[in-house]
Amino acid sequence: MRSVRAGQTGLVGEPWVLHVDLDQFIAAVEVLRRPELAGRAVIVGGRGDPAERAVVSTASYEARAFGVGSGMPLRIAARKVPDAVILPVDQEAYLAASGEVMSVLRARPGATVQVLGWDEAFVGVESEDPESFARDLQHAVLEKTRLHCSVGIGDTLVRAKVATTFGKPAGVFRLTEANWLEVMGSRPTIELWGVGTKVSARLATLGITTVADLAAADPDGLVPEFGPKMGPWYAQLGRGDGARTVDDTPWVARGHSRETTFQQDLTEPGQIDDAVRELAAHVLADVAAEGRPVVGLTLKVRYAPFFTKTYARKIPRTADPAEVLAHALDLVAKMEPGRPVRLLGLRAEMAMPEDSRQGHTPTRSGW
DNA sequence: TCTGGGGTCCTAGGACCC
DNA sequence: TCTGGGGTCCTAGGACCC
Repeated sequence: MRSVRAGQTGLVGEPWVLHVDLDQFIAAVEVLRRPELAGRAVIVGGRGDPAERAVVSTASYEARAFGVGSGMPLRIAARKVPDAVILPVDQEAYLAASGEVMSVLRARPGATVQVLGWDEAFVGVESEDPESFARDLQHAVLEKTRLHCSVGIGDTLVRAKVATTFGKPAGVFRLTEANWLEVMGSRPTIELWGVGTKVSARLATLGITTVADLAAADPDGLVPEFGPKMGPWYAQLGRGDGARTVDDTPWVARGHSRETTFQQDLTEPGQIDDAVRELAAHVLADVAAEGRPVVGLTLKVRYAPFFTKTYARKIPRTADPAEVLAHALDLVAKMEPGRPVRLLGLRAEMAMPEDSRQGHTPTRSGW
């Protein structure tokens, strides 16, 4: 592992955390291979058929102007933008493009790269002029992949991540302890990375509505509402504090899952068994690719648009697909008989490698 | 208007043990 | 008859992210 710890003084300059985020990544990849789509409203989602149950993965800026955003049902999006180009999700293409971008980042001199997702990564670097480093990086990405990205610069991972928002599109923005409250203090807590609608509402009941409020909150005072870990974590988030280390330790998956939303709800018992067998085949293929045994299973069932139940079970560690399938079918027996099923999901939890560290996980843990 | 799919981690409560 | 206190494991559900 190589790592760069921001806030320490090094020989080649200060350590910095950069957060690199590709601009409208999926739509941009689609436009690259179909140049005639440039300037048009492009919506990517599901199998590209607005008549099906599916949602928007990404919308181009032209489509966003009509009020279309990710997570919106494809049907609604199509109604809002009648002449939009609607495309199916092509994961392989995005994965390939993502790989090219990450290679460019890793090739930057002195860079430590921590991948967060298809379209974003932290880059640790020691530099006297992080803005110049960021601009060079943007030029390199554009030259090699024809994709634009925005860069946030920070003295912690959280500040770098939040800074990127102010750099979009294709810009650079720096956020440190020095200007954190000036920039973020008066903004609502929901703008923080890791605070969503539920938590911001619960904070509001405590009289905490802005980032400055949260920054001033007593960490222990949040424990009764949010628990021993999350309470202090939110207070830290309000200050923009947290980890300063960009860590390129390879990520180790905890599990793999597959979900299917049915175009028509399933009602026959036989259909459900068949669906679970198919999910299990996909999940087992992903697990087998890692060569690690399965130690737990979770079956997720959506019986109605808003009613989801999960059935979980630890299983004796096994790498035998037939055994895993048998346990999965056991979980089916817990389901409510005769109730129409709209979605089924199966997740397999894998044994963690004995001798390895946990590896990096792209979550709040440790940040 | 009606909500995907792939992930991670945290919390609460019950079971069980000493 | 009534019922401590600490610990661990498991299951279910919640919240968030991309």
